[in-house]
Amino acid sequence: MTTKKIVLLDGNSLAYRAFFALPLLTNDNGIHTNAVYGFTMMLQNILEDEKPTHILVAWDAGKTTFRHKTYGEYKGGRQKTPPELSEQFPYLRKLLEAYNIPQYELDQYEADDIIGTLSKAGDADGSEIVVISGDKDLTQLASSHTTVFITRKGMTDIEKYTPEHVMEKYGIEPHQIIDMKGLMGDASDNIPGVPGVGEKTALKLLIEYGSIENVYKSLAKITAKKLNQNLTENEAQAFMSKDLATIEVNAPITVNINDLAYDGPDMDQVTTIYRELKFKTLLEKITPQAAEEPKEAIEVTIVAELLDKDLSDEMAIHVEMMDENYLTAEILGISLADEKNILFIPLEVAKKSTPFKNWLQNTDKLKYSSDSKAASASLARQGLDAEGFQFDLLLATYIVNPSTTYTDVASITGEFGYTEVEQDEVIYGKGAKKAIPTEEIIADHAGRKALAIWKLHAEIEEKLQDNDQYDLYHELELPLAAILAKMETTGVKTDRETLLTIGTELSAKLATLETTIYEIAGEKFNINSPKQLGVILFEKIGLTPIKKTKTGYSTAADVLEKLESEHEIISHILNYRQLGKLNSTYIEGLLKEIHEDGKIHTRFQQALTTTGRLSSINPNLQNIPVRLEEGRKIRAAFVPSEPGWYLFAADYSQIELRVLAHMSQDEKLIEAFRAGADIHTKTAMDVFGVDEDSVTSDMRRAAKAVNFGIVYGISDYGLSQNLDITRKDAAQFIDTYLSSFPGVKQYMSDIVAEAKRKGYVTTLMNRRRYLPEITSSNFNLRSFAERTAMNTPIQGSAADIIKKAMIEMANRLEVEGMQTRMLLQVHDELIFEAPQEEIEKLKEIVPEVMESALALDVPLKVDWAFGLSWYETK
DNA sequence: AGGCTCACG
DNA sequence: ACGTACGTGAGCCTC
Repeated sequence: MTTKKIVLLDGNSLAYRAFFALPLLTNDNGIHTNAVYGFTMMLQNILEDEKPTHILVAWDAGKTTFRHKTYGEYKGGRQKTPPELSEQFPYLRKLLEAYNIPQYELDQYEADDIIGTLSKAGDADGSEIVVISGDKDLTQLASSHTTVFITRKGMTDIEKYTPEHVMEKYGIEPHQIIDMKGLMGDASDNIPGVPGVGEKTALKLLIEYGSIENVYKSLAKITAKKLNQNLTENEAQAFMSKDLATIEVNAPITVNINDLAYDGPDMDQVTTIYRELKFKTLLEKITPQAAEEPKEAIEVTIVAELLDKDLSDEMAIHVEMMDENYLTAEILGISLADEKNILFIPLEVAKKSTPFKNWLQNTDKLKYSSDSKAASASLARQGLDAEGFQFDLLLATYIVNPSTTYTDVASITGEFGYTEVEQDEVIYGKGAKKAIPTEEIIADHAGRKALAIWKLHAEIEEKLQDNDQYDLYHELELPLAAILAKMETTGVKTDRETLLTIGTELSAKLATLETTIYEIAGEKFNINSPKQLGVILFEKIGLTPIKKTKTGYSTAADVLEKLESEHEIISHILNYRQLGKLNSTYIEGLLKEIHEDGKIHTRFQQALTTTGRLSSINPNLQNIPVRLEEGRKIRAAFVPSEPGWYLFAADYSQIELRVLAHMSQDEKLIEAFRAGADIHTKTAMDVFGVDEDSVTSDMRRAAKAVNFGIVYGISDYGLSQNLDITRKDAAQFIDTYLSSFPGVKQYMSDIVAEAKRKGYVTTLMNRRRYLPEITSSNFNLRSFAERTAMNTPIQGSAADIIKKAMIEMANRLEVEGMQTRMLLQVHDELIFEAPQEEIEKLKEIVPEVMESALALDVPLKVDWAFGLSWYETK
């Protein structure tokens, strides 16, 4: 007969070990995975190294065990299992099922006892046994047939306890481990032992006397007075402790060795779970075939001439480019896919093909795209008008979970377990090695992308339906993508001369400031280096550092402002910083971004922020200076692109606080907005308990800060920093505010509770953000998630509203047959360019459309202005 | 590549 | 006891 190789794992102990050994990993679905990950890594190694014929994972069953009858305090004082770990147990169980690994638990017994009983049985029939745990107590089971593996620091680092190793390490036999525990106790299990006896003393006694029983028989020989006294006084406790530490090897288990036979995992199930948990490295490890296997060959037809019959009513479409900036990148070709065909259309063929152009602009021909905004904007540059986008992979997956960071087709589809698309890097190379491959390779790559979209769209659309987010996706984000593509393509005319003039002035001022600063400092240094500046200010000049950063002294503006009265250099540095920022980011930065058409074409990222806002890149036109006059002048460079035209800007007044009023249903807040009150003044009246005429500008400023704080998810610390007051005063402020606006107070606690219950929060249009850390036992992580729970519905709903307004505004301009063009969105503001004769109409329709975008229980209010540059729209 | 700083809503 | 206000992007410095 062949010898069995039996592996017995202590499930709870290993899960705990993994949990505390690894950082608290969270996957995109908000599930903590570190314990499952560590456990699985360890398991995988064991399966490979030990090749067991039989295997079992034993679990502790419930709270009480037979040991509690002996000693009620057994395992007392233990921290409650962190929720981040508890939530992982179901996944562990599922994973083990997929591995076809039997699991067993027994009421009133611990995993140790199950393992002990089975190892004894296995020992008896001569099998080779490996016991694996994170708990050294189990080393008592080591024998000629049984090796005990104890995990060290990481999960894969293992210490193997044979009887020889136990002897070598402790100088005792495995069966004496319980005597050792009896004497020294075990804090983690709350086993008392004998006071004053630690590992050293316990081992000394055991090496000399062999067992607790013999220690007590020889008590007279123990001359150390204190030790003798402790032993004498705690005899019963010592025996009880030994008893508690003794693993039961005759537990009434209902499994036998034969039940543990192991035939290997169900790879399909394992793969599914790995995917669900996003275990990338493990996926590759267990399915090296899948990772390394050449992709399944596909047949892509490179078309020389496109015919009507090639183009069907529904097709996936992907515009292949090598660079991510689709506003400047060269189009390498267009791929199409449906049930029957995969086509690759070289750009020149596409541009000449009437059937293709007709199909492309036909809204009845439904297009399933990877990124419809990139597709339509890039095609528009080639004079190709694309309409009828029915699916957008990027947007759809963003709506399902805005926290996901993937933006490329290979990664996104990979998340759905589809691995037939190569990473762009593999095809094009990176860095200096980046190069255009052959047309065949491009066609294959682009074809795979189209095919992936074709195969996956239904599954993703179903997710959107399940989440009740299909409308948000299909009626809001998808139409918005087309509008944004137009805005990006249109661009904003930017006057180079204006920027250059401001730049020259700035450079002169900077040069003067630089000289002054060097003179005062007594040496030249890099003012832009926080490190060098820190040395000058806090070491050479000897100013008192107020705040530290990870790497040294903080020299941030709020710190320097506090030091302004201490030394004349500070104001010059602040000034230098401010002007330097304007010069490098806004003058030099923007000049580099002006295209040949004299315009700046930003790109709006529609699938990036976690709240639903847009972001703007290359360059960012959402952070052009406005607060300080010197910076605001930059806005004079943004001008209409046609002679006789104007820029028209409209912004929502207090949209976030209005959203808060609506969502919280706070009566006073609603009433204030309905009455058209100045909300910060009104807040000041309530918080300070004064009438309107008595509100000072400082009171209003403080009230404004509180209102901002409320929107951000208030914290006393944050408010105290902002207002430069004590935390106590800030807390008092918040308290007063929340008693004044009880509806807001209720809303804030409700939304946090809801986030805890559901794991996510939603906006007015059902945008969703998952907040897994809201149940964290880590104060910082949890607090952050709580503030996010308060902020995201507000910021996100405001984003929903302006997005809807943009769609309705675009429609309205079209219906009215106007020439006005939408250019920019800056979170609560829309900027248009318009011929002079349309301005009157805009004054009417822009507020009308924006204010009625979504009906709230408070009115929305829009302010507008127009002028010959962005600077003048104030 | 990551940290710091600072521009915006 | 914990030590941050929410959401972004870009330039510069440092390693």
